[in-house]
Amino acid sequence: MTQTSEDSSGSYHHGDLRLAILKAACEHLRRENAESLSLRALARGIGVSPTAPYRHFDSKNALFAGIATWGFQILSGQMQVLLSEETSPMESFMNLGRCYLDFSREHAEKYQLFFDSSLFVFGDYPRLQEASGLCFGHLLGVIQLGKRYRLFVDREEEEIAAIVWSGLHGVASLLKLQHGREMTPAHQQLPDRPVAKAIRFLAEEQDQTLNLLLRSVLK
Amino acid sequence: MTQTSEDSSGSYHHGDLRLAILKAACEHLRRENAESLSLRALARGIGVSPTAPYRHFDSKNALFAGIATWGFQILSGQMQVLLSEETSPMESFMNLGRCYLDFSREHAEKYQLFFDSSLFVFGDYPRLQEASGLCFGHLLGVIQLGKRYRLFVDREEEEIAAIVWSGLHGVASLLKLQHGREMTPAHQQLPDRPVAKAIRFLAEEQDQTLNLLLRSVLK
DNA sequence: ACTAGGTGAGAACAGCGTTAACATCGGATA
DNA sequence: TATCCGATGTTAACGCTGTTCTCACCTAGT
Repeated sequence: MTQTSEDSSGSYHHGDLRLAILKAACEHLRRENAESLSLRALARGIGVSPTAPYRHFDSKNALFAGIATWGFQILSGQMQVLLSEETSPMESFMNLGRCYLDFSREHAEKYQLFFDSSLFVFGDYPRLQEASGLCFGHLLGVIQLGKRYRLFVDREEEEIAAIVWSGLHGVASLLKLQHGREMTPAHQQLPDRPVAKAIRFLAEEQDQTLNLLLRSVLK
Repeated sequence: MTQTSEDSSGSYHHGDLRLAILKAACEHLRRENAESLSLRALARGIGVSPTAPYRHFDSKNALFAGIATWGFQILSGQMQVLLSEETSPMESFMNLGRCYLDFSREHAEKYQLFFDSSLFVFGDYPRLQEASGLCFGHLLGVIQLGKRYRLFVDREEEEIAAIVWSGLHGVASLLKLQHGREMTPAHQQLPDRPVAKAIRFLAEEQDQTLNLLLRSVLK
């Protein structure tokens, strides 16, 4: 870990191949789909041997789990920054909501793995569970704070957090769905018009969406 | 299309290979993940040549899109049955919500494809868009009905439908997440306890969850 | 009876994930 | 400083996969 230099001219060891693989994989996921991601192609792009990635990830599925873990760590960090600011409980909640939705778009390729149980088994990766638990903890913390101010409905904090979390994820999912439609040339089908209108509301009126979401748990 | 018999003893043509592939693929997805699904293995299991599926699906991705389309058609049918019953707008909404969540569990392998943009491009399959538009139309219809009874918040129907739809999907996603955890042997991690509690609430108190969801759009 | 088209079989190709055995480096120890 | 060990990268090899192409078969309509 002496050299962190970018150029790998003639050096046998890469420097930080693990990170390079994670980045390359994310770049691929941002343009293509998970199905077409290939460890060998990744290695080829980075300039290492086809099986070098196996020194850092036990399998292709483990790579996906690694990306998800990385994503949760980034999100957790962004949440922590927001929570360190001195704002009202309500503002803190809104900030966290925006942060979550922003992350789901800016790191769409990582976020999509958070809930994609088809690519890896969540329980097989303790670091992943740890990182996701940290994110949920931040949300729970804000709700516990709000509860002390009697902002929320009379329910246990975990229940409120569950509703909020699922609501946020639902919105994030539909936003991604719209994005997938925008990418395609044929996205002005007639029977689709109401769907498109609905999703556009979620996207363009993000704060109103968050407010509606809050209504479900506010006193 | 003369014979629909199950046995394929000695007959050159299968009878309804397309449906057989869809069923076999769903069975696989229910136990394994999408990554490990193989057209060749599917064909092997059914007892046809490795490339026979290509007469019915242009590619592996097209098969996934076909499963999703099938799912939307089933869900749409179930919704239509419920809507033909004479119930109050509120009951109709709750019925639709339960129907959606039930479908997401009983047809988890199909439902997971509804929002999985990594396996196929939504816009490439008009039948898929048509079927999904029909489902959204049912939800929109119930909300339009409720609006006439002044049940909902003062917003356009599509916006309300969007919030409800995303909320339902969010809950369904977290339920699947729990299911994924139950399947694994190591699911009693310490930092995970609040997460598990939150998700269990969504699963076991489904009607309370739906009620909370409704709060966000009710007048 | 004949033909056209839908359906399945079989061979072939490049690429993939994964494993095993081997090479090379860098940092800790003596 | 010399040495050695573990981490990291390489190469060869295996079986399997998605996909395409050509050919075989079977059914329906004339």
